[in-house]
Amino acid sequence: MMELTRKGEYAIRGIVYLAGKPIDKVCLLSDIAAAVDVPPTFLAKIFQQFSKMGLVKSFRGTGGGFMLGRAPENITLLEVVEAVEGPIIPNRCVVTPSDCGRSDFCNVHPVWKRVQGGVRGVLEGVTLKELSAGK
Amino acid sequence: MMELTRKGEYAIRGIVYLAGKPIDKVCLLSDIAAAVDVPPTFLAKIFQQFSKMGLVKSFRGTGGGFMLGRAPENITLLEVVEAVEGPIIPNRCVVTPSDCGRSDFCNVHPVWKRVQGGVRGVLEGVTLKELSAGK
DNA sequence: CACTAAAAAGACTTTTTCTATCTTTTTAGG
DNA sequence: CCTAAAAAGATAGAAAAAGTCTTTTTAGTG
Ligand code: SF4
Ligand code: SF4
Repeated sequence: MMELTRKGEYAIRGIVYLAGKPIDKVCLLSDIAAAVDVPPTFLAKIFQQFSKMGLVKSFRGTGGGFMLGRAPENITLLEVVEAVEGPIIPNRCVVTPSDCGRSDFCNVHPVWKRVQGGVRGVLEGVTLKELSAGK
Repeated sequence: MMELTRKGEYAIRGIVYLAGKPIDKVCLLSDIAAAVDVPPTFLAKIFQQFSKMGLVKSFRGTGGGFMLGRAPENITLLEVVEAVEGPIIPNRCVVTPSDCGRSDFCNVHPVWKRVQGGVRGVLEGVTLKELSAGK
């Protein structure tokens, strides 16, 4: 249960790598993929998502590539994970209680809310800056 | 990410139902399934797992059925979830760091440990007794 | 003992999600 | 115009989830 997918893992590796570079350095996707050991075509898809959400900036054509969209201390792990995995939802009823007719009287329901809050709290407390810091 | 499967959801519903009955009451699987709105054949598989782990006791043949294996105040939600979903593992490296050659110097790795601890903590703090309590 | 009720066990199917690749298009620099 | 690089979209294979069906074992009952 609760397992991060490969996509999520790859996404983190890729963007943490970027965060470890000078903020304005433009990196080739192929270089990033090689450095973090991820299939380049897969990482391309991931970075496209990042780009749409502004987490990274992309440049096409010759001399193109990717750089971080904001300062690494202003990007949390939560944002990165949710960008590619979607929101943190331990159980469907957390987002749509109406799905389950029991949510009104269900004592389990609030537990999932707490789990959600806990996980989000942990991930929100970590920035790319910290993650990329050497050692 | 982190979504409980149907199996997990069904498992909780089923065992919480049992927890709401007198401890020594034997319930038919078909009755439980109807009461908690779960496909009976699917719930059967789930309860077989519970039975192997001692979370419920089963009785075959005429007059058979299921009852709770222990007092509901001694069964935590964590046990129930892990019984059917397996251990809470936010990322594979939490259980086998060797899978990923980066675990030694990776700053993300410890975050997943914290997530794991947080989720386990929440689920461990909830017992079937509380979950089955009316209101 | 024969009959019936009920769970256990195992095989199997269908659907969905994940993982990954390939091709074509757009953009930009030289 | 040519080349480099990302964007977009289609597709395919593998794995996991969700659910069903059949057969077997166990146990009570007349
Ligand atoms: S039964 Fe409770 S925990 Fe399960 S889906 Fe419904 S509201 Fe959520
Ligand atoms: S890179 Fe870090 S977080 Fe990702 S699998 Fe390896 S050790 Fe775990």
